[in-house]
Amino acid sequence: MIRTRFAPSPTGYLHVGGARTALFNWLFARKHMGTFILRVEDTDAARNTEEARQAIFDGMSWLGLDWDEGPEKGGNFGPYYQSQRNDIYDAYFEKLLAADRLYQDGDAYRFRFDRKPITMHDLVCGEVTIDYRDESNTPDMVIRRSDGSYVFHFVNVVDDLEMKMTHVIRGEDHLMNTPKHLQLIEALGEEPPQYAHIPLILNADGSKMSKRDAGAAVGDYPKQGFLSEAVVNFIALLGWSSKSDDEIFTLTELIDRFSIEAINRAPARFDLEKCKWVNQQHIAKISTERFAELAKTFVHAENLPITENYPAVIAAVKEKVRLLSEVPAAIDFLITDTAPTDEEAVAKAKANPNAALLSAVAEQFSNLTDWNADIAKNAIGEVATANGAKAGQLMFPIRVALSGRAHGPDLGDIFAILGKEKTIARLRCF
RNA sequence: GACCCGUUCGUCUAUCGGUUAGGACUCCAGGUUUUCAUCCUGGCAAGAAGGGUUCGACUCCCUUACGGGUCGCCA
Repeated sequence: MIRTRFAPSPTGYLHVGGARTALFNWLFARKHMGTFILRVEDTDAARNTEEARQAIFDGMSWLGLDWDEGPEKGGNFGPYYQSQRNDIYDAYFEKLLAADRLYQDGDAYRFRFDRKPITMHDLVCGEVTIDYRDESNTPDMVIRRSDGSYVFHFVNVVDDLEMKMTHVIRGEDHLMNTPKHLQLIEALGEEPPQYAHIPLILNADGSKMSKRDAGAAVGDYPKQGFLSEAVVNFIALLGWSSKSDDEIFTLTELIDRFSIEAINRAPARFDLEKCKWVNQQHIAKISTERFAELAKTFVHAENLPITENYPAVIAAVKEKVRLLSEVPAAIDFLITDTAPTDEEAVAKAKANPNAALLSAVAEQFSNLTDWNADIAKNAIGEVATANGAKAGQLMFPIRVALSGRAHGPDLGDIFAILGKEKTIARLRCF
């Protein structure tokens, strides 16, 4: 039975690196019908905050990464907050003490390493050996501080043992910690889990991605108009490949295709442009109803009303946007008469020789008894032929007259949504 | 500095000794759409460098360069 975990410390928001670590652990557990555990490593009382804890939970939940054991869920190996597990740590501390592997350094306790080469068999990096005979490079580590609290290495190892972890998938920044953990486990007479160290995520320029860098905070993605499945899809592609030409996957498809063997060894750079493209692909896949619902937040944020024809309006732009946040600017001219216009497009349209025919088009429209996209388009064709022009040439000025933009929904959709009266009014106004 | 890991188009990647080194994002050029977007077609673009091993190396080994990580009583 596979058991994996995500063990964040609540000292900041959930960042993409952590999210991907969580994702890989989650995918691996789900793939093998295993158990995914969330453990909160809150041993640093000074830096922990409730906001950070909540941000991590929110991020996990937004991404769709549910846990089988952990806070709010329970389980047979709790508590799942390290701050509540001190009795367990004390017991393990006594074991090390009894095994004569600890010695005092002031009021703190250090763990005496076995001075020999330690070889780990990493699922991603392969065989890696660190020579612990070189004491200058591997000084004995403190596992209990002078204030009596335990350090990360110790509690992390104890919990992985106690919680019966079978696989530990974590960032490569932990690779050098692993032999330390292996030594601890050996001293406790236990069997280690299997380790997989995944490469870190870098900024677009190759520098280390840290807090404050663009795209670092998972919590920013929903605000920017990303779909959670797109973000999950994109970060999965950072350092992992399906080994096929397919790139767009739902969470379920990712579970199906995931494997640790397919994880890369080299760090990946974060390309926001491609992330937006992935988002667009996912927007195209979801239902218009869900798109409409998700876009509402952004429409409200721009103080635009949700009109009666909102479903039709939203359907007209679903495949025109890459981000949900682009929706308001894409639909404003359809639901208000005071939408901002693109001066450059207006100037270009007015300079268009066919702009003079717009009043004739308006005239033609006003004579129509029925009104729909096809009828309006036919009317444009009639005006065009009567004036020796092509219908296609009239489309651009009409588009700008109606929307104030060079780009937008299908003209037929615009006619239908605006209705006959508004269409004519805007043409004449132009 | 020491110790680890890594290095294929600008970016994400495929390739597990024999390929015209493939796909995707971006960009460019066409086409479809009587318009916009989508979409389709085509194009630009890569094995860090130098040594080996081999009939043959992007693939294996070594060296160098570069990048990243780690060297806490942080996690």
